[in-house]
Amino acid sequence: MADKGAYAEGRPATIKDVAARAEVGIATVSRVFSGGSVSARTRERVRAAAEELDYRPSAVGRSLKTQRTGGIGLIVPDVTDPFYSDLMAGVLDCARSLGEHVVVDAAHGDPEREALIADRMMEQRVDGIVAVPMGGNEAWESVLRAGGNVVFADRESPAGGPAAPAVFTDDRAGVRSLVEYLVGLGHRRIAFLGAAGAGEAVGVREGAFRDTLAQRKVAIREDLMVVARPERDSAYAAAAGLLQGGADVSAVLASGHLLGEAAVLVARELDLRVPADVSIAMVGDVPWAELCDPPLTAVARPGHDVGYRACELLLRDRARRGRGGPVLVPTELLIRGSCGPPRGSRGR
Amino acid sequence: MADKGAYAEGRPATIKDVAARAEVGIATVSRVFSGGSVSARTRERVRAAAEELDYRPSAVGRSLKTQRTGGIGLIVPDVTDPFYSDLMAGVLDCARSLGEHVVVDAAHGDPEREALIADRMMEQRVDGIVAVPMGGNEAWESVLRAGGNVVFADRESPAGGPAAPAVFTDDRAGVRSLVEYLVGLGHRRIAFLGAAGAGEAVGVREGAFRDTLAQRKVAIREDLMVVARPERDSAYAAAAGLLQGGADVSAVLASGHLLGEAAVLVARELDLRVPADVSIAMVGDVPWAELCDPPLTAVARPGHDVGYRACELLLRDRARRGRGGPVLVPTELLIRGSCGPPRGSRGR
DNA sequence: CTGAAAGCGCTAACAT
DNA sequence: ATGTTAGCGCTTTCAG
Repeated sequence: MADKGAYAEGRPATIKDVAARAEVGIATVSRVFSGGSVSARTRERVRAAAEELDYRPSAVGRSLKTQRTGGIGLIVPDVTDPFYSDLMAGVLDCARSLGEHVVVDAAHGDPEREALIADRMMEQRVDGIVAVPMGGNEAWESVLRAGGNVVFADRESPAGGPAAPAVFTDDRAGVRSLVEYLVGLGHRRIAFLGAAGAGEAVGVREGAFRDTLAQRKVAIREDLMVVARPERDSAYAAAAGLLQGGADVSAVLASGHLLGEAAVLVARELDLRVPADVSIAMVGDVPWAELCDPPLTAVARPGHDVGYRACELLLRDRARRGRGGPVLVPTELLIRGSCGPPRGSRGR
Repeated sequence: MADKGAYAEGRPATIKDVAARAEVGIATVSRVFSGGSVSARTRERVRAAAEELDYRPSAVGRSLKTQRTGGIGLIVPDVTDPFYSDLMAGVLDCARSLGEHVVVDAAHGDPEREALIADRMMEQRVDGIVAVPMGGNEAWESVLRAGGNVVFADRESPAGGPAAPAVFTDDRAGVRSLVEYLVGLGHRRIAFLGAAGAGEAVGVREGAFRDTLAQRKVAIREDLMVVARPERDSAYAAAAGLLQGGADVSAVLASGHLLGEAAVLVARELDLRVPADVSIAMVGDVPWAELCDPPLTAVARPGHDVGYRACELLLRDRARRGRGGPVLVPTELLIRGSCGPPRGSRGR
């Protein structure tokens, strides 16, 4: 076989191998693959050589030269959570449309781990990071100082730090609409089932809950405000404590899908009929909400949109960032069958 | 301010900037960050300089030199599907423990898109790829030829091609145990609700279904073998067709969680009691299966394990790859409340 | 239109 | 222990 270049199988082909095989300079090969002007004849020769060698231009070589990797980082607490899955899908969709790839990692609610991941992504020289931050901003300040551009998703930028842009759902409005719906149904003894540790996000929901109740002149029952740790067991225990206590609760607003699940399970075990004995509603829609019997009324938080817009903000609107404050994505109240008038009300 | 090196803010600091500021050679800086021998005093000076500059060693520079990126690619059909979410979490866990990062993308069942993604990952020079392949092996052959190492997950290596190692769940055994359970309960008119287009995987399930029935001397009713397209609507229509036709079906085995969902919904709409009027079971466990009323009996397919082991196979056991054939991860039959003896049976 | 050469940030000899 | 230097694969002037 004619030896056009000493390329030997095993290691991926480089631009040099292709150049040698096509008997052109490496600059020409580069032009062929990054769109320079090359004569049709030469271009064909190069393509053929590349094909035979299974050549793929090395993104690392290119990145070193161009100082851009064409990749972004995505940090979520947990990839198996339906909301974050949706968010991830949104980021992926947007990134694809802008020709970037995505490095994903899960921090599992550990600020230290989150910082490590962010650091690593910075070393990777991603063009930007979309993060659902759990930690405070100490870690993120360092990233920001180093010139990293980051957009926070699903949470407001931690106060105090050099604010990064943020995209999140309008949970305040979501909870408000839900509470108003419940109050409108006649409920006065509404329990709030929240989770601790989720940072600011839950504070917002509880705040909106209290505010709306106050606005509607409904007394806030502190004994019906319970907060669980973010684990399944704790959620279950909290729900049990609430519902077992005697039928003083006419409705429960679960501030997350794990809490909602706990409420449904406990109600079923206690043989409480939903919504005849107790109404249940939750923040965060999930696939099983429709499969429940009865289907669960919920405030849908469009994770896909949040992810998409965060990515867009990161990549496309780099210029006008920070302007106009954080991006609020609207939620939607999905009224299904799990809420009704409280027992003993005059009905409708 | 004393001008230790002409570093100017804005662009990320390089090894040179740090070297200048610490007044050492660049090799020394490199040693500090990649574990060479450096005197404690010097090491400290370098650390300090790096800190002030927010220096992070560039992975792209390093990768170019070492020919390893320390990253792997993961290609799934859909990141929002619970099974693939689990699989992803498994890959992430394993990758983390081995110090690699993960580039994720979703192919959405489009072989062309899948090929594009794989190609891009090869350009990225990932150290390997874990893929849930939808396309045939044409695309993958090119990847393999170029020296890429790939492990298939959740599907057998496409026949004919240069086989890559594969890790998947033992669906054959899973379906068999489910069918045997159903037959043991007394069912003779069992419907199979499958989905087309999912490649080999579904074929295996249908095959196991038929084989087990034959083995147990139960006649296979071709009119009860229905196959839907992988969309929600089609699944729903198929389930409706099956259950409406008259109560000739005593149990339905849904070959996937979308199908199971459809079956549950249809049964509810038709006011069929589960399991009194009809038993329902499905392949693939999902969170909502426990929340159903009654909770759904299902064959759990451990996505996390599949992902973890695939990643391990890719990264750790590179040596003994191919030996011993594909890795089978066991499934588990989760008996819950959705299956009972058929109507009109003598009961227990 | 094409080739030669510099250099992106880093590591690994090799020299001191 | 530390500095010098030669590339890794690529893009991009700058000549021709």
